[in-house]
Amino acid sequence: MESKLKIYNTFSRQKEVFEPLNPPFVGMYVCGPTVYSDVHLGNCRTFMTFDVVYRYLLHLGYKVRYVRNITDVGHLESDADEGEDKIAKKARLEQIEPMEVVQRYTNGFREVMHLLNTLPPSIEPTATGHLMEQIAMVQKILDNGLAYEKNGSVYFDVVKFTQQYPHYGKLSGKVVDDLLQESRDLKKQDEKNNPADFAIWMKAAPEHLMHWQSPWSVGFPGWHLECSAMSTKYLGEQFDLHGGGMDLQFPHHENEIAQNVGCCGTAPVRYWMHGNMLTINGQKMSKSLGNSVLPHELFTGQNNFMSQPYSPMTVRFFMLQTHYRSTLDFSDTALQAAEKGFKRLMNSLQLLPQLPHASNTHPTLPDEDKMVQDTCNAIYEHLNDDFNTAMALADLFELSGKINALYHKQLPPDALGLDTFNRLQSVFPAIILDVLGLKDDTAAANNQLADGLMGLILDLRSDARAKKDWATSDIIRDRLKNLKIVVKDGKEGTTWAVE
RNA sequence: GGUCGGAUGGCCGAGCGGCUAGGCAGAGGUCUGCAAAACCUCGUACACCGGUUCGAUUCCGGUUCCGACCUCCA
Repeated sequence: MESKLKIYNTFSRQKEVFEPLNPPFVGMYVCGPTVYSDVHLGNCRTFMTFDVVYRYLLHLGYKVRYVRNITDVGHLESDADEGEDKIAKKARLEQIEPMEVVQRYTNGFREVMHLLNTLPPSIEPTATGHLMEQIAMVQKILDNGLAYEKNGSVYFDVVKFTQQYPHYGKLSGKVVDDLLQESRDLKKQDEKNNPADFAIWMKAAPEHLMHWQSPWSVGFPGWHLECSAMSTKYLGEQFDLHGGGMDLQFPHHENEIAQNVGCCGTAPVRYWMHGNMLTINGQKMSKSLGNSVLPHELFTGQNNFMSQPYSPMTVRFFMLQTHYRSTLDFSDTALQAAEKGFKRLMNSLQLLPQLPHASNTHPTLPDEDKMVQDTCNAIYEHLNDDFNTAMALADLFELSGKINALYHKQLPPDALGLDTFNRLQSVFPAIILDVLGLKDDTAAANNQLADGLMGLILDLRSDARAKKDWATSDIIRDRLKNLKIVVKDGKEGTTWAVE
């Protein structure tokens, strides 16, 4: 029977059957990047995780509105709501307009996302483009008595809020009393009634480059606010899915919930999903630790961690081999292994349309037939089990073996019944291309000229081989090898691939 | 210090109360002019100590180590 999609909900700490509020529509919000510097690989992992979520939901037939914001203001450099805005700081350092910073890194971000073959979101709203909505939300929270103004800044009153909404802290597993009794020596907390309170509007210091007029001061919105305002605007006061990296659970997402409840009285999100961190040498890869590798450094091989370049699709495949809720450690050897495995998968994908057609309705090898059917089912069961892409890939490799065996005549063409054969033809590419978002990104892929030239060369070589002219045949093979093209002789003729 | 999570074969990484993960590397075989590719077979791994159980890598308790969050990060 059809199994149902189950999603691990961070809020309840368990897998839950996914039931959208208004099927077939699904609202999905993912916290996007703060565009003050290049995206690093850890960011990419999160966005790739939710790209697969998005793709799978589409594959299942849902009409998904996928909103992923661009944070271009409000994200402060240091703790205690006191540091400089990250974008403003970058602008000051580089002596350019803040919006130039934003544009530059937004462009870079989109380029990397494109290389990694992630689908663009349905809406990609910016914080600066939604000042009105954010100011309105601040006002509403003030009206509801859950925030207070001090010297032109507005702070969310966590103490008061927790009295009305006992779930504060649940998402991130915090005990409210601990938060309230935070004894750490934070600088300049005097404006806040309580250290746990957080800014939703901040008065701009005179030297601040980014500021807007508001009822309270010329200033800028708090970091958490834009997600609340924009998710509400585009997905409604309550929506289905919200994703982000684990490190956003607290304080970002916890405060997002607080703002929504404080504004609209409703917990905004039905299913909270959090991707785990990427590590390198066992440590979290993060901008602040200075151990991050930029995507293009990985793609070009120009970095201190890897011995060779890795293509965007190799990286994508590598990441999908690990479940999104596990940490993933980046290493050179692991990537090398992934690169080979990925090529294997791509090779089968390429052979699939060339398989001899089975015209028989019934399989001559029922066990093989059943295995293919079972594995196709397993793919969906595994993806339905909280998007277990690692297991789905294992299933795909099982099918890959059958495809190769059929192609190389190690299984007879009529081994599978027609239904099974057709199912294999549709499921295998659909999962790889549509759901996992993988594609052959070698230089020769989809290059008609290369195909034509190689066809010519391999025909000449076949003639030589037919005449047992091994010298000519081997020269062709060796010269191609120097060009990193591998020639594979099989019973069905010769194929080639870029190394 | 508080909270939470993890420790799997040579490497990476799934998973589960008893039955094959998968990829990479390695061994043997089939095929092949040779090579490559492909296919078949193989290693019997689950940090340590107790407990529950007919049976635990999987559940419970403890120990050690590692990591994350608590403060900007996806």
